[in-house]
Amino acid sequence: MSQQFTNIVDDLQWRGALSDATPGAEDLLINDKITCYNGFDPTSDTLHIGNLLPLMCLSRLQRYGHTPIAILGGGTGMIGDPSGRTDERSLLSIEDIDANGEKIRVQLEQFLDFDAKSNPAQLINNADWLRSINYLDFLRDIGKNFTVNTMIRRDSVRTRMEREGEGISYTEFSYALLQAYDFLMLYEREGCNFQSGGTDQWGNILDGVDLIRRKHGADKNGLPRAHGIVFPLITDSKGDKLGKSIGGAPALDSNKFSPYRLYQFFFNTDDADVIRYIKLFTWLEPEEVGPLEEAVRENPGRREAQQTLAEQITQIVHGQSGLEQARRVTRAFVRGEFDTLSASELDDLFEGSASIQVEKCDIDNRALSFEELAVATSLAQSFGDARRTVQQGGMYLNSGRVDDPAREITPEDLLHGNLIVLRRGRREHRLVRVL
RNA sequence: GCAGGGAUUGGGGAGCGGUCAAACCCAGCAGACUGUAAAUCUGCCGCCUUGUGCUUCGUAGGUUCGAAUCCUACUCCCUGCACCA
Repeated sequence: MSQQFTNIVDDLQWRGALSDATPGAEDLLINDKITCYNGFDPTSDTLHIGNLLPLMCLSRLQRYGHTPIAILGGGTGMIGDPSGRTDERSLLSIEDIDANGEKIRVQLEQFLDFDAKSNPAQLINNADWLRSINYLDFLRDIGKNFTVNTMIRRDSVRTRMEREGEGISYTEFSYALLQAYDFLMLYEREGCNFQSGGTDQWGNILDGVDLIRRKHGADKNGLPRAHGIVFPLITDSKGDKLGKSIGGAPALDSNKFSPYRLYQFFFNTDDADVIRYIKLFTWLEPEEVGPLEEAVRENPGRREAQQTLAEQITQIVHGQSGLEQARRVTRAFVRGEFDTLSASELDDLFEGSASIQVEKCDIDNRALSFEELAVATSLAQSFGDARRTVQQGGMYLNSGRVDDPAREITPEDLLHGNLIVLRRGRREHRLVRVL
């Protein structure tokens, strides 16, 4: 990488990615090689854009020569972090959590270099130690170091305790101890002396820092041996959590949220947010961001910054092929001309995105209507929905607008003999394969 | 525990025996406009085989020709009071 910044602290600060750090943390980040871990929640089988910032920061750390560790919360995931939750979680089964962990591992590899020579990233499942914990030992060795007085003062705990009739289970109450224990284990086993996380993790991180100090004392300068850095909570200019507007954070799994959709998601970033996002989520440096900033100001309609942001992120998350795919779909989408694409392009285009298969004989017999297909592809929620949308001129078959919901699908509608593209509005697409 | 109040279609919130698939607002969806934006405007916004159709108004029964609307029981929530401390 070009060395515009002399150290990672300047880098992170310029990006607005550093919200807080323990005293002495910055000095170590600049002058030493540290090992930093960040936890990832295995309660879902995919990471989402809310994980983008931690992932990028771990990746940046690695580029500056530090060693990143991604922790799969396979153990803590069985408990659930009360932070930011107003209700008690339901517990996942061990099998579910392990299966989710496997999928997340693949996604992590997109961001971290597990084969680096001097500072390879590591992926560790905290189930390795948490699931074999002996309760009595844990209470003696770890529990002794925490006072309930402090714990119940935590906002996350207090808000739950004040909710009458809801309460917080002992299980979740114990969460903070487990996360602190994680840090201690990683410190002892891997020499891991940093933990990163969102600001909501600040309290949990400090618990770990304190625990390590109690167990291992301070260093020779009287400073803590372990440190924490936290990232800001990312909200858009309206104050909404990133991704909230579309309901549920977009997943990094291309089957759940296609590269094209990810591209579109960021392409549609508000002018007021786009530069901030570029700094946080891409590798672009000041010399590249400056002109974009000016472009937003001088010529917002061209949306250069948005395009750059979308391309960079899609590239990072889904690789070059993912980006190519997103670009191709975008082109087709802008023109609405799917019949101009080749079979292989279409095929490739919709790879990983929602598609269904129908029998060739159904087409030949004209047994399928447009509305049936729209519902079958979940492009419409119901027949009524399909008809309404058709009436409003919002449904398209291949490149043309549909005016009759009951319109039969005929062999002439097939692109390249076996494909049909359905579209709703301007951006919802479905591919139908005919067998 | 006692006394009141309440649970309505994604959220908020009308309705209080038929004219209710249920006002209105928000969200959502489509169309126009536009910068694939925002704002605005228009339409839609339970389901279907579009019909004196079907399923919805906390749950289960009941009264009625007819109930979201009345009665009973149950569940949950809120507000006072008491109990506990």
